[in-house]
Amino acid sequence: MKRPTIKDIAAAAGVSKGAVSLALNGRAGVSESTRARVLDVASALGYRPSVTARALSSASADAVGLVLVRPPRALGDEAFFFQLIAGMQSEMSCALLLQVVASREEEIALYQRWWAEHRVDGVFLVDLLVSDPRVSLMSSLGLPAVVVGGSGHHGSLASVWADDYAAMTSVVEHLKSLGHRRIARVAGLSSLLHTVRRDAAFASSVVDGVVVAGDYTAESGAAATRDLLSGEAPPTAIVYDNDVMAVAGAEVAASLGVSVPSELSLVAWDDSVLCQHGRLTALSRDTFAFGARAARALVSVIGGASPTDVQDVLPELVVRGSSGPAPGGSAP
Amino acid sequence: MKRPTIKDIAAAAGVSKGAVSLALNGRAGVSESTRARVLDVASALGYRPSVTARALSSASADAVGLVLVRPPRALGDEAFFFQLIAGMQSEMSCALLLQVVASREEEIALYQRWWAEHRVDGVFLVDLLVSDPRVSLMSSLGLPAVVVGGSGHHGSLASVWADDYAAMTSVVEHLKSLGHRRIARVAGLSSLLHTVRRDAAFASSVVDGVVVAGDYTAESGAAATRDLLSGEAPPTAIVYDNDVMAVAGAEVAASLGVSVPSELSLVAWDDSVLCQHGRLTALSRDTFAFGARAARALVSVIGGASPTDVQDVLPELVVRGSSGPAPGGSAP
DNA sequence: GACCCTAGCTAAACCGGTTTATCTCCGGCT
DNA sequence: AGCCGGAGATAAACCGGTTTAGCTAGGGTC
Repeated sequence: MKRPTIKDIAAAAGVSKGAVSLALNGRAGVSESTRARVLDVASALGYRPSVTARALSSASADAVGLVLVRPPRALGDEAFFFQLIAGMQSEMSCALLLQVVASREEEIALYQRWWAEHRVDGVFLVDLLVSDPRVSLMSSLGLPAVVVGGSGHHGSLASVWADDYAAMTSVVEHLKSLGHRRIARVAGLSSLLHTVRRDAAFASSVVDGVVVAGDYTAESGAAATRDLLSGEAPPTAIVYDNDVMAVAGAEVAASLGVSVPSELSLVAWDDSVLCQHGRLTALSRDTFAFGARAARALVSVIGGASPTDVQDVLPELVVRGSSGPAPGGSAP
Repeated sequence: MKRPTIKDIAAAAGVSKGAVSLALNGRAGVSESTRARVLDVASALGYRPSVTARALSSASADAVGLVLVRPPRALGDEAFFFQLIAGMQSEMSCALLLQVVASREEEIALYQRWWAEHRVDGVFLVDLLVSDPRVSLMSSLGLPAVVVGGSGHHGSLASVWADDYAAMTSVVEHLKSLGHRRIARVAGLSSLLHTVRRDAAFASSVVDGVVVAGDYTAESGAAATRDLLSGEAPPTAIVYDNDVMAVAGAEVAASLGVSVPSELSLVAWDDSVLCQHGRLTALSRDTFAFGARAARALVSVIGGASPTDVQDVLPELVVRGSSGPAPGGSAP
């Protein structure tokens, strides 16, 4: 089964290759009657232009790229990215090139390769680092890119972000209003920009806060929680940087006989089925819509628009059974 | 920043384009000294062949495709696919083109398009239907494909599958050995081949089984469970076709005051964090490894190997707190 | 020394598009 | 009538590779 090429269309319609190209792309240079004839022939033959050939003439690759740096097996639990990807797809007509790599170095090499190979028209940058080499790489390559989930403006790149600072503040305020004073935080990877932002917000709104580092796995969430609860002045509330660690923390609390929420309040960052079933109070954001917004931004940058920063709506705190008034204290 | 092309290499090395191509691809026709010189120049200039141009000369597209048919928002909860994708990536050096579409028609159109556009070297087919039009489409297009999670052999395509029949039988046997007789099943979409296989296995090993249709969502799992438990002869055990429905079912049971596992045993198909935290007995399979196996199969088919059927290891039943001896009865 | 063979390379065609230069009409204007 | 302009089409170059046909020089054979 041989697919028809532009040459076949030209022959069948009795015109030249060039005329066919002009006709199909709706450009001036052919008469309306010829255009109509060409379109007829093309659809009759089931013609589809080869992206490959088209990309060669320095046109578009009709694809965008996303690289995730993860230990491969850990990926499955991260509903966040799948939601994000689904949202991106909803706003893109082109395909998404997805690759999971194990290190930052590979990631950078991959971007360069995709660019050199003319494989993508643009890329999404996720998991932004504190001082991220990718930002300047993109500018130097001239590869359209959108920073997803950074913190505001990044070099000359477009950006779609949520205000982690304000979000963290709102969580802490909620806990404070419930009478909590000793609030702890189980943070995510400290190399990530949003972790730093949340740390800063946490530090500035909690007087006597404790921060324990985690890495988003259930194990680290459990370990951190155990440490916190076995200290001499255990916190009355813990804020986790993701859902997996929070759920693990809830289990540790249960196993230690610490009852939630009467003795301990728990809040998760990023809502999910996991939180819903664990009846965990969670900071919920519409990740799907977030992805869609990112895709729109990338599409417009690729289209030549000047990069803009789009701020996502503030995440909303969904209060469930895991948070309540501070124990013993006199709630205001 | 202009990337170097084969012409630049040729000029720098003082040879022709053709010679450079031969040298870089390790083919005969150039002397070893010339080859070495060309390679030196190429690496010095940071040369990377354009996949685009290469694909044009009817070589490979260096990418494989995967199309998922889902209502976009539903995707985030399906850890299964993310695991699968991660596993695939681990065994592929090429990129994965991923697209989520809403209907089977779009899916078929997309495969045809990718093929016509020379975009992929091969594709994965998931969610196989009872009589799936994609199977013959692939043969007629001549597009290398691997059926992932079908049931054995499919036309002339390679296949990587797990024995759902045997797996279901093993689950039922486990429940029977605990003394259960009235066993119910909350099935997945009846259009899917594996649902039919599981139905058949269930029907043949359970004497008085009830099957309720579900669609993998928490809502359908909850509704099905409510129906089952409010009947006149409620089952003592329920087997769910995925983790989300099972967890939802567990909640319904709790809300109805039916205690698990003393009054009701629950088993989920496909293990996940959700099951682990819900302490649900689950049929666990290594989805990551499954994806890796599928990728290997596709790579070899693309490489020209004749399609083979690879059977995955039998899923293993992980017994947790949600299953136990049948109530009242005399367990053997 | 004439002949042939082959290693090593170049030139050119080709893949399937886009784009530009060119060519040919045809109509309008002076 | 002569000139100009523009619409409509074509031929050809180009993108960056691969592949094939053809050329040349050198060595071996008789």
